Amino acid sequence: MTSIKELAKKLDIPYHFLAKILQDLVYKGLLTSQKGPTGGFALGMPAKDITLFHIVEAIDGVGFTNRCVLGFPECSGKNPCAVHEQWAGLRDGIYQMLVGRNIAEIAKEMRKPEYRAVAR
Amino acid sequence: MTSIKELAKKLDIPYHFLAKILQDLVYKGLLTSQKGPTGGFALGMPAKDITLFHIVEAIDGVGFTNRCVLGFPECSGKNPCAVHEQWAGLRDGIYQMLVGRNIAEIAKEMRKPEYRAVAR
DNA sequence: ACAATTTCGGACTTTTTTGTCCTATATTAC
DNA sequence: GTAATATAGGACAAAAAAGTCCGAAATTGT
Repeated sequence: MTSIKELAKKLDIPYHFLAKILQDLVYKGLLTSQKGPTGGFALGMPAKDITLFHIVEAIDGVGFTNRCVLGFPECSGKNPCAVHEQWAGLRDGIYQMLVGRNIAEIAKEMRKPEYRAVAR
Repeated sequence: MTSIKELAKKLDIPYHFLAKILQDLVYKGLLTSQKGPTGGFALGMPAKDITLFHIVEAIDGVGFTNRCVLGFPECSGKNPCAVHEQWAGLRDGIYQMLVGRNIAEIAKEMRKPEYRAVAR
């Protein structure tokens, strides 16, 4: 459980700016929150269950999984655009990449000293 | 050689809106233009030499080819992020997809009746 | 040279996105 | 129950992006 105040200090970003982001992530289900003293935010699920896909879904949306990459509404298997099949493979690769990683793993990797040197 | 007026009518989009887009594409080198009567716009290179990559480059930029997909500035081969290698393969696949198609091919495919029914 | 036509480029407006702040509401400890 | 502390959510402000318009400059045909 972490408060906005605490996190804002650690990340060195504006309090209200962070507040809005966290509230949004609560709304999206990625976090839970509790009001009052000793309150704050926590992960909505165990870290090992939160994948990159969950995060992309919450932040950018996952329209890429079913929309034609060239933007043609009429593109489909029956009526494919010029890169329909090729994109299908790549899109699936991206999907696998996103669902195959969870933030517990990533957090572990990020603790390496190289990252801490540059990252905030 | 096509004028803004002519194209705006065919595409049924606002004249000034189209004008700005075309001017930008001239600036980016994808089109050439000529002023005065009989003037207008034409492709800056033969259609078979303009790839999807050229277009993506002009419209969205191609930062994806060398930026860490997770956004870590410190990510590199020596100090890879959690998906560095996996993304390298996918990114190359996307690159190949973009450079492997030119607009002459695509235009030909788009002439199929299925597309003309829905597309404008 | 002149009139007509076309792109050019900047000014301006509108819309969308991003960021800030304030009050209300919930929760805790005493 | 009260005081203190935390998030919730909407109002507001600022910034960025998208879209519109207009006068200037170039080119063409007569």
